[in-house]
Amino acid sequence: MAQSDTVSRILDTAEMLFAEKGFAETSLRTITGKAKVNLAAVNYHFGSKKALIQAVFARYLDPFSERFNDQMDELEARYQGQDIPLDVVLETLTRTVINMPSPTRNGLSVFMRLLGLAYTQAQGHMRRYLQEKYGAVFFRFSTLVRNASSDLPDVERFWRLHFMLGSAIFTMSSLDALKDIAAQDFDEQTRVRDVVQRLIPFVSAGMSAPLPELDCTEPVSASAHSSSNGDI
Amino acid sequence: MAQSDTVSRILDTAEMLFAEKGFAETSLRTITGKAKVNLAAVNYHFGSKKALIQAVFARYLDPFSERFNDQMDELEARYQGQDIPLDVVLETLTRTVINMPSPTRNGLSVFMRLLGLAYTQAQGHMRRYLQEKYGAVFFRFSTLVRNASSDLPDVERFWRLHFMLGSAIFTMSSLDALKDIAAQDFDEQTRVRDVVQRLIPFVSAGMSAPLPELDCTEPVSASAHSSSNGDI
DNA sequence: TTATGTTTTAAACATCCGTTTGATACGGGT
DNA sequence: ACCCGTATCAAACGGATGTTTAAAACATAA
Repeated sequence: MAQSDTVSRILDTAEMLFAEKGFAETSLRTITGKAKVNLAAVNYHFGSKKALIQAVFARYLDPFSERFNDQMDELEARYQGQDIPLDVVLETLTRTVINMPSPTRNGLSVFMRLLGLAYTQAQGHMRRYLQEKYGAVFFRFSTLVRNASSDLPDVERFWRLHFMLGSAIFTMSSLDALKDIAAQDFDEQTRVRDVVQRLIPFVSAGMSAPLPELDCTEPVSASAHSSSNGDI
Repeated sequence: MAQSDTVSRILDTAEMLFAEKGFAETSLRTITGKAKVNLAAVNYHFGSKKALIQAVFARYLDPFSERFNDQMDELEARYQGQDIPLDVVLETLTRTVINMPSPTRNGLSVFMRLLGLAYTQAQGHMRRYLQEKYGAVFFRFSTLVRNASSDLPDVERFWRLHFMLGSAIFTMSSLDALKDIAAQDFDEQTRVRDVVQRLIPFVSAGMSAPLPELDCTEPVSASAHSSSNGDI
């Protein structure tokens, strides 16, 4: 038995349940029950629940970050020195995502949902783990984005990058539900690649939008609300 | 004693802790401990933890939806019959958000984070509650958006509306973390209202981006990526 | 004051949680 | 055959959770 499939059964089930209900809301007993393995198997094979969560992510992100690195190599080789347009950078990212072979057959949707959860549910440990393990790839990508939008002020680009991320992750993580609604309201079945192809013009236009006028007044205004906790 | 401040002490503390750590991760004992009230007070005054969560939201969203409705009244009165530009619709929304007087002194930041959590952490009951109670306001807003972008195909607008939502909610739900990063990397402290004002041009430009060219090749299912060619 | 309804309190309840234990079964390698 | 490292299993552990109980404190009106 290769690696007694216990460990992959656990990973498959955990991934599904995590994506469905979140990390804290999914108990080891639920996972092992549905996976038909013994409760102790998780702690035996992974060490702890935290480690299991990280393993679920690693199974997706390890091959993804490797492929994405390769694609960026190829991209920079093709544009030897010349400026790489933002659309091309984004298209490279999305193509890598779309073509990712998924460990399970759940596909893109689960992967995106997990990514979203990682960002929103992660207290300390998960964020640190993702940062340490995949920070380099993200840094490389954001460097490409910087070079492709060198006219933008750094702060502005920082926020727009996250607006972009938000569009993508949020949409993809609810993709199944949204596809159902779209199919029902417009009786037109939408393929994942269609959504991605709709996404690119949207975020691309957003990235090159005119700069906002930030109002620099004190928060007085007639409405008399104060925002004076530490968080201005 | 008006309504023995026990209930508002609970609401204040719960709101703070929920925004900080999420719903499932915040126990009633932590809340009642920090609020210096008896543990049983929550179940006595609210009935259950779920009901407490809903009460925290209601304290924010009831006045908000009322104000937003008023603002939309005013808006439609101003543009009697004429088309309302998308920017104006969006600006109305964000102005209402920004000027919201907050029950506690925590300000916008907590409200945003709670909204983000509501979408990302809410399984069944919370989603249903929000839908039933505030669905009408959202429907009215999305009608304004439809009229303000009548040139867009319905399907396209559907997806772009969710891209927009994604940018906003995703950013909100990680807002504190992002503000910290921004402060560290650009040593410039960002106010919540600044983020909101940066968001408007981004999503506005995205909404009026050129239509994508959807490739209409036959719906190839998986395994199509063997060659990993790089045809841009 | 007594009576009545509301609020607070400490303690217990019943589950659920992640983790650990120690026994048992399995499967090559020598 | 034996041993030994790996894997599985039922059971229990210690702790935390949301909720309930029943008595006490309080406030208000008759």
